[in-house]
Amino acid sequence: MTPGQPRWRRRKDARPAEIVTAALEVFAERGFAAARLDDIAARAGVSKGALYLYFETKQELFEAVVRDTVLPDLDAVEQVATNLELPFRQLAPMLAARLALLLTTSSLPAVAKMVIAESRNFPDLARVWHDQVVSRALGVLTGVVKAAQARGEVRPGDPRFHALSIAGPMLMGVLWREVLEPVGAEPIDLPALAMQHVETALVGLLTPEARA
Amino acid sequence: MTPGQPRWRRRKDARPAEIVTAALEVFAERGFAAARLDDIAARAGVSKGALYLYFETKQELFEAVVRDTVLPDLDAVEQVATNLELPFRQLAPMLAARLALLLTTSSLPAVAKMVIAESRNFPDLARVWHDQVVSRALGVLTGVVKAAQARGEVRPGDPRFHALSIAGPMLMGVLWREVLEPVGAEPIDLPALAMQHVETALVGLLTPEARA
Amino acid sequence: MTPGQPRWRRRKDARPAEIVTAALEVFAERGFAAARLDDIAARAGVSKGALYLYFETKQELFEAVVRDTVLPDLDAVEQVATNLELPFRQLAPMLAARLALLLTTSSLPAVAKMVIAESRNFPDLARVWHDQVVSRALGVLTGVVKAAQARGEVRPGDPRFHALSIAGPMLMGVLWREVLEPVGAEPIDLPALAMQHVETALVGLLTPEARA
Amino acid sequence: MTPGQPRWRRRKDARPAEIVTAALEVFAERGFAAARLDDIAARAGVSKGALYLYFETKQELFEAVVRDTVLPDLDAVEQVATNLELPFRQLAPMLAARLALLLTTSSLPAVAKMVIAESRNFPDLARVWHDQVVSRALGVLTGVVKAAQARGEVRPGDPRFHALSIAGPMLMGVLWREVLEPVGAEPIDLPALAMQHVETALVGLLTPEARA
DNA sequence: TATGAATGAGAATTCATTCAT
DNA sequence: CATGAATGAATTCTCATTCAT
Repeated sequence: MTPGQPRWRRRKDARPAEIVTAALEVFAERGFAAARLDDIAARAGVSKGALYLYFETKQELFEAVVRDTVLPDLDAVEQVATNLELPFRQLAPMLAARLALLLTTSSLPAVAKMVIAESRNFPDLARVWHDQVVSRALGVLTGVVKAAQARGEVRPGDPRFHALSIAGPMLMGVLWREVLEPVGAEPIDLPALAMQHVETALVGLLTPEARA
Repeated sequence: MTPGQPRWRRRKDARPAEIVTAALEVFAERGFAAARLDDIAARAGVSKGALYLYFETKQELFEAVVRDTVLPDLDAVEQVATNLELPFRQLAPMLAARLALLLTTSSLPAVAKMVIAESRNFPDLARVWHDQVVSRALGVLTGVVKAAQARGEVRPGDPRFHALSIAGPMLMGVLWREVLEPVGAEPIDLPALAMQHVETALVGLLTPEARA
Repeated sequence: MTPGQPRWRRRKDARPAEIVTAALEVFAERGFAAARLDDIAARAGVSKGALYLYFETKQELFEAVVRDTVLPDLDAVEQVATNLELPFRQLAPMLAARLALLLTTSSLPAVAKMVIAESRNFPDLARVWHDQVVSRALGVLTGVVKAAQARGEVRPGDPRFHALSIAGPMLMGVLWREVLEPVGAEPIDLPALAMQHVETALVGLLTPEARA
Repeated sequence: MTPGQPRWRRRKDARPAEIVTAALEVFAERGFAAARLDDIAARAGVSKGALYLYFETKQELFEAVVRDTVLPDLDAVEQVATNLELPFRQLAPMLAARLALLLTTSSLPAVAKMVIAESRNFPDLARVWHDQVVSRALGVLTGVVKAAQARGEVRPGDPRFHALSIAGPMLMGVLWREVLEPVGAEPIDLPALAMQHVETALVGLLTPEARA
């Protein structure tokens, strides 16, 4: 112990973030209503009362969790689509790989689950999720597709649907991971799925002979 | 109280189904923990106590909702894959159309949302959902893909991943509908998405010229 | 089956008594508040609604149980004290034997337990119990003692206390039976206790040498 | 609300005992099932929720009441039998006096009533009562009797029955007090009963002439 | 009479929120 | 700032009582 430099002082600024981290875990596990502030406080290593020094209500804490957790990942979401100049043939696998990485390393899947569960109870959050995450990510993808269509590299069709054709299976894989693997379902190798799927999306399932 | 209108009638046989229907609505809207039995009873047109004539606890009611709602759709899930003899080129759009129909007309999406939300609190239900619905549907698709691969109509690759490549975007569309449309997101035309996507999955996004 | 003589007809008059019998069991086991009319009805072999054809409320049924159960034993209580002409030395063992018999064969102990438990909630019943059972039985005993004192056979002293000296241990034995034996206490042989005790009460515990 | 009077104070240490005291009163009055936690909380001067800070369930509170109430009296129970060296002729009245004192000043009678009432619903408590109170007290008395028999001061016979011969009437008197006096029965002077009875138990009811 | 489905007031229990320390 | 005892509104669950059949 260094006198005059108590160790806990250092934590002061970190408290809110620690609480949000703990809250994310508990909310993701139990859902908003079933999560108990007692548990969150315990997991954050603070007293129940301390939560109220940083967040006015349980609801505000929940909203902070969604917003704060999503925030640092937004840059990554945007970064998914750089090197737009590459031919779609090369660009698409890169996008897929980055998306797979993002989905396996960030907390986005946990938040997604929470948003799916509570969209009716917290429409504001669903809106944030839509505007800041889904719309943005889909927008980037859609833009890439549109550009490729303009260059004649991608077949015509609603570019938003095309974007869903690319991203959909990976998102399914993420939900599989969150929901079904914990109860015993056979695990899915997300990067492998991403790679096989993007190739399928590019050239199709059919063999040349089967195309008619 | 309207005189001449009995406070209640004997509905022993119909009651459980009515209650389950009402409960599905409320659980899907609010989630398990936030759903109030008062609301369920009111929506079912019975008293709170009547719920307990048919279901021992709130939890048991919730489980009954998931099981009973999923049950009648299981046949439809299996029916999705008939006419297995058709060439994959013709079969795939039919499967997609049927899947899109199932997802837009059944209660499966609502149940899916509930299962996603409560998988940690009710692992048994997640298991039921996996075994009875997801595994079964994916199994049918995977089987179809495998057969087509054996006939040389579909490119090699993990048939389970191929199945996810086909079904994933439609499931995303369903979640979009359940979660984001109610808070103002631009609606998705699910059958149109299904049609465009299945074509994409069959022949790929790339134009002939862009293939290298 | 004798046509025209349906078997159940015979039961009509017996119903109230059957219900009271069933109710006595359940009330004695669970206590008034914890006893469920469902259980009583089931044990009586009737529907719950049928109880209300004979008794207006749960409380009234409880009161009927106490009154009706006590009633047929009252004669027996009085009979305990006949042959008042015998010398106390011979009379007392007879009284004790009769009392022991009454306490081991009647439902009085079960009712006693109920009255003890619910005296605050049902003061009327405690009063009935006091007036019809305790007072009467004690009165008979007290009278016998008084007469014997008048004849110089019994030492002076409050005859009511003397009566308690005689009856007390037997009543304790009954409670022991009701309360402690069911949870594993060593059983008490009530008639044996009665016999040894009455002798003790007559001649005392001390040996002649120990008297001083 | 009186301004300046805090709604509550920290009483962590004192609270459990205060609650148990209040609970004893209410349970003794109403019985376990009919006692309302609202009433207990009000009588303890705390909120309903506060009960749950110290006791997990109503049942646990009830058990704590029985255990905690009995505990401080156990020493007194053992103390009843000291001076074992005295001749039984002198010892017995002392024991009786002490027993009478214990029964009139402790909460044992109230607990006894509760145990009698709930022995079927809470067999564990009946067992505690038997092992810690009844068995112990009766054991002490039985030991004293046995010793006196060995010294030739007390007539032969089952010493446990002899112990009941001594204690029974006093216990009856206690129940009389608890159950019948509140509904108007003529009060019993317990110490007087104890004194007269112990003399009776020592030398018997019969006058010398009436002994045959 | 008899049934048992239905009711609804009541009670135990939980937990977000407050606030004396 | 931090704590955690205390609160009390809200919710699940029970069960005596009613009443259509």
